[in-house]
Amino acid sequence: MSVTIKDVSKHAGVSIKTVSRVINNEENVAEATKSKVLASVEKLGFKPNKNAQSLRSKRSYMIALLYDNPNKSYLADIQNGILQVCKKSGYNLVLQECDYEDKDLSGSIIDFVESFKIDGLIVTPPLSDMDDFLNNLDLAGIQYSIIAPSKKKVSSPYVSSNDYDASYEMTKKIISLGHKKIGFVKGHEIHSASSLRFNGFINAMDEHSLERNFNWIIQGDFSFESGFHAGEKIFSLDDLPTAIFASNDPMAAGVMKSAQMKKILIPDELSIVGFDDSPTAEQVWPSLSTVKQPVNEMALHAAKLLIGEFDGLTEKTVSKEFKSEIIIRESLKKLN
Amino acid sequence: MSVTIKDVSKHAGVSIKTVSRVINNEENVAEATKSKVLASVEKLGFKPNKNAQSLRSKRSYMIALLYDNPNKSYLADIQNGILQVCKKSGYNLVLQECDYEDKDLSGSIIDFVESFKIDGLIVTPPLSDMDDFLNNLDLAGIQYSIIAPSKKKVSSPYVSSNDYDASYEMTKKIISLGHKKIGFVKGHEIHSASSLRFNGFINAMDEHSLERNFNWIIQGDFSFESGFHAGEKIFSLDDLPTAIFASNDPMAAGVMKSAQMKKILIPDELSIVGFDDSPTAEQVWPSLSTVKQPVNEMALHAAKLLIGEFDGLTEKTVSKEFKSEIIIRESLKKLN
DNA sequence: TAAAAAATTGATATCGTTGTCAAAGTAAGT
DNA sequence: ACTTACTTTGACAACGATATCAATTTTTTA
Repeated sequence: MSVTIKDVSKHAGVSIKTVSRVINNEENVAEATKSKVLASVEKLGFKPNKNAQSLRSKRSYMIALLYDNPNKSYLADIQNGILQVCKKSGYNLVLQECDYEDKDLSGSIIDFVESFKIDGLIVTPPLSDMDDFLNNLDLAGIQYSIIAPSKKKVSSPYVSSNDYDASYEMTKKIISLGHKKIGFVKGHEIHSASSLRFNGFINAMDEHSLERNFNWIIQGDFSFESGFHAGEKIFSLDDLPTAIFASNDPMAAGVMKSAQMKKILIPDELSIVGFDDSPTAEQVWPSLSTVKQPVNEMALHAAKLLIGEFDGLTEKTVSKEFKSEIIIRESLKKLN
Repeated sequence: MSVTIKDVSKHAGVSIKTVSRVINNEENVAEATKSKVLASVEKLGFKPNKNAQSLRSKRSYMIALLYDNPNKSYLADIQNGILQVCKKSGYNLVLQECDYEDKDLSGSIIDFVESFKIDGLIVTPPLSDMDDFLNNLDLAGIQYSIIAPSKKKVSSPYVSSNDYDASYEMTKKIISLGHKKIGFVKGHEIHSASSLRFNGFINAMDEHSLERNFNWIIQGDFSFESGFHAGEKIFSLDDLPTAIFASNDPMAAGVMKSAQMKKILIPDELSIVGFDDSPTAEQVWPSLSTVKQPVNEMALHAAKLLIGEFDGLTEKTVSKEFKSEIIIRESLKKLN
């Protein structure tokens, strides 16, 4: 049926091992032999059977992405970054949608990795903070790289963003525009980013000796609806903040909507700030000021780290913290 | 190292072939033997090596998703639908990001499929309309199912949505609310959905003998920016439409923004309608009326179709056209 | 120029399954 | 009881690559 290494070896008049050497770019093959073999490969249209390679060499040239219910555009960005590396290095990406509440998650992931000989994993939040889970992977000897863990593990490579710093900086930015009464909408508790972002906010406030008004600090869950409800709660008060910082963009959009429905002018009477720079951020009006994390590059780097671990990339790649960028759009304005 | 079928066969005191029969649920295995083998499998924690299985049986239990630069939330929905089926049927999903302008796209996809023995493909727009590409897949004997092709191919299973009908219905809905002066923003020409949506609009307009004003019909490319510019063009005219129908939500949001910047009140002075029900649609204010396609279910069905083709699902699944739903939100209002 | 070292090559085993086919065991038919 | 048919089982080849290790050729060294 299809062309095998045997056919090539016959055609080129060499042993199959020599063909194998050539297609794997091993050293110690005479130039003449090499080009003879390559000619046959070309001529016959030989494509190595990956399953046979995998069986023998115990690696699949496949890596898997583990995620649990992420924001859609976040997921797309992550995938995109990983795929850029995959394409260059000849790897393929398999998706594994996980449930972080599944008691036997690590078990099923380990089964999956072992039976397919998956070469490595890329782990995204909130999985990246589940120590038991990661420990089990370690025990099974599975390679992985982590995106955005809250604490930096030494054992496995990771990429992170400075959620705390970014939130701190953004808060200082808001304060620098004259705002003193600032509200905050927190994210889902399971995500470590939530507390980091909140702490950044709190510390910047404290540093400027600004009052923490707990009527203006609302627990959300990263959803638009939760932002909307947070807005409704806050705007029912007598004493209103002049700015609200939400832990992600959909929640900021929710706050914005509830403000607009109450005829509160944005940004004249109220500034609103989000986080993540999701597509929504620039599509709402007024457009949202927000914090942009280089998600694409982070994922790209995570993939490099992972593949470098077992594939020895040319340049040694190391764990890295990425800087976020503060994006000022229409929704944040100097206080009159 | 790890447990193989040989270990199980020894432990259970049967031949490896019998173990193979049991793990593949073949018939004609005595109940007693079966449970004996299963006990050993359990005891030893045997997991069949997928690569060996693939090598021998020439299938990988992997399917691939082909896409080119889709909307992020669309991609996430598609993946989600496919993964639901994969989980149930024990398949895995590999991503293949494609470039529809790549002259040798089909060549590299065929190489990929053959070397990994990928069992089948799910093809999304705009790839689903590239006849040459699909033909080449056919020639290579590759199984695939198509999402949203413009013309219905008979040879391969597909799922489609009624883009034309949905657009037609939505236009009639707008007209029924008293609007006579209606603008339209077209989508990227490479996507067959663009012309279908436009035709639906035009036919509904014609049917009600409403004027096609080509100043109000603008070519966009599905991006927010193109919607914004479309709005700017339209709003610079003396004679303004009372409603604008954009071929997707980001463009509708763009139109909305340019209207809001011109202090045009939505929906009082201008109604705006989008398409796709992307997350943005409900997060902008006023929230966008739009057309929701059951993308998730479509993808789910496409996966069922595909896997059913080679894996014989219990119930025969057939190509299907899905109905879209018209969602009325704040941005569309009866004309005073 | 012989011996030693290094580079090049190939025969064959091997990875862990499923496929083939024949043998053995059981049930059914006459 | 004796074919005939069907169920159940196993021995061994095969899938298509890489790994091992020894054989051969070439190059270097003395």
